[in-house]
Amino acid sequence: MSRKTFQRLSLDVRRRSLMEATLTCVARHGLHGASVRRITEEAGVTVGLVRHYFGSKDDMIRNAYAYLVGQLTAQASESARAAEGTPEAQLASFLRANLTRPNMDEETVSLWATFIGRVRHDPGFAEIHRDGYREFLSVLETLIEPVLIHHGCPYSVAICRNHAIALNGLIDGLWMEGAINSGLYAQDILPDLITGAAERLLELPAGALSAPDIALQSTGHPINREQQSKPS
Amino acid sequence: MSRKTFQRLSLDVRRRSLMEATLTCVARHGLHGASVRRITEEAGVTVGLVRHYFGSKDDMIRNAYAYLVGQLTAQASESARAAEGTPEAQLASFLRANLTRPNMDEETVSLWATFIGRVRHDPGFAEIHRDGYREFLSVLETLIEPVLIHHGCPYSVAICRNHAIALNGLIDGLWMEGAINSGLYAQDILPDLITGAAERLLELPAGALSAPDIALQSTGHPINREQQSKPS
DNA sequence: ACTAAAATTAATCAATTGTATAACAGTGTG
DNA sequence: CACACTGTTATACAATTGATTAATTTTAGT
Repeated sequence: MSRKTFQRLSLDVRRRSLMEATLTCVARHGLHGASVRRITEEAGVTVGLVRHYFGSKDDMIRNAYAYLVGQLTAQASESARAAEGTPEAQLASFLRANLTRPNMDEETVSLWATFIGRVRHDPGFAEIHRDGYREFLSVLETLIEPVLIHHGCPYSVAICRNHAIALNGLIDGLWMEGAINSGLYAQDILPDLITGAAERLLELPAGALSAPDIALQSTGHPINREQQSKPS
Repeated sequence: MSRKTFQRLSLDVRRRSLMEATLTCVARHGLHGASVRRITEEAGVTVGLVRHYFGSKDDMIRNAYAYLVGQLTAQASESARAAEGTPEAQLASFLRANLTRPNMDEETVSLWATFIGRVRHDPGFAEIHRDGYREFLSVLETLIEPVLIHHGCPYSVAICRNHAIALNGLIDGLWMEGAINSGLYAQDILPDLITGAAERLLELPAGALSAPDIALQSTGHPINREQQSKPS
């Protein structure tokens, strides 16, 4: 009987491989069904490696969670950065990115929810969540600020922060319910829905986010305000 | 050695007791840590009863989830019904109720998230979630409609539904992040924050929801009002 | 009070869990 | 090309898991 042939991988590659297998298994079978054996099988290795690369299973799962959060915020920030243009275009792009693939993915949302459920009773998870949330809020504030200023809206740090909190809530809620979507409405209404909602939340003129630069206006919003002449 | 003395309870009482113990254990230890033994110990009975009252552990957990969702929507609807007054007051009361105790409870949110994480891969959970979500959306639409009409806002079934979807997203997101809250802001800002945000989302005049009848703007306390003097 | 039905306990089962350890094999270094 | 290093496999192990069954106790009906 011969042993399984294998390959020696670098620390980074193997760790990432194990974390991704962990995420896959947690998404598929939940935390209770994500056993060390299933995870290692998914990663194509044997159980011993868990101890070798992480202290324990719990340690591996915590690392996988941090890895996920990192990826999520990185993706979101990237969407914002990618949209070079007016502040409105950037904010709009960020909002839309959060409600379209690959960001709004059922598997990812399931994962996220599963981990969130552990935040309260696991200090390790709590810290990871807090950092991710702070980062997300910060990005949002950075995007909102110039838009408010550009439109001459009432502005202060507190106002900006409150807007970020509300907008973040809106994003999170729609992201979750939209991805899990129970077939109660079509998912593809969400990008337009959130840009419209954000306009009203921030009290921007209608169309400010749904048609910031080029005409990609597909919402049914009547444009009944003029107020387009603002010096850049 | 004598056996444990016990009491025969009615089917309803015992089942509820077991489901509540299940929720407690899932909240505390997660789905993976909520073993039959822990649950039955929490309920003060022995393991055999699970089979007697539910077919299996999974069955018991699904029932517990449905029980939780039922309680949640019932509580929320009740908050709305309790606030007799103008449509604005009812909507405001509903919104505030969702972001204050006992509705916004960290333990409950943890539970909810944990279960949501299973919706994708467990058809039983999916059905329970869908029904709960539909119910919640329906309540919201019912509350929004008269407010829109009363203020002469542009109104149609589609508009009303979109507002309900957005508002539901906002509630869910703030409810989650607020309850889990990572200390990044005080939780008690949320009731005022959401009424303000809802005013803008629905394009109501400022103060329409934050001061619908009497001035309860900045107090943050749900006012128990005895007399309804009705201003127009 | 007696009895029968049913609720509950207690004990047992095979399967699975996470962890630990020794043996092996691939890799780079001299 | 032999060597040592360590990534990796394979196996073992005690603990825990969910499920099952028989024995026992409570309760309701008469």
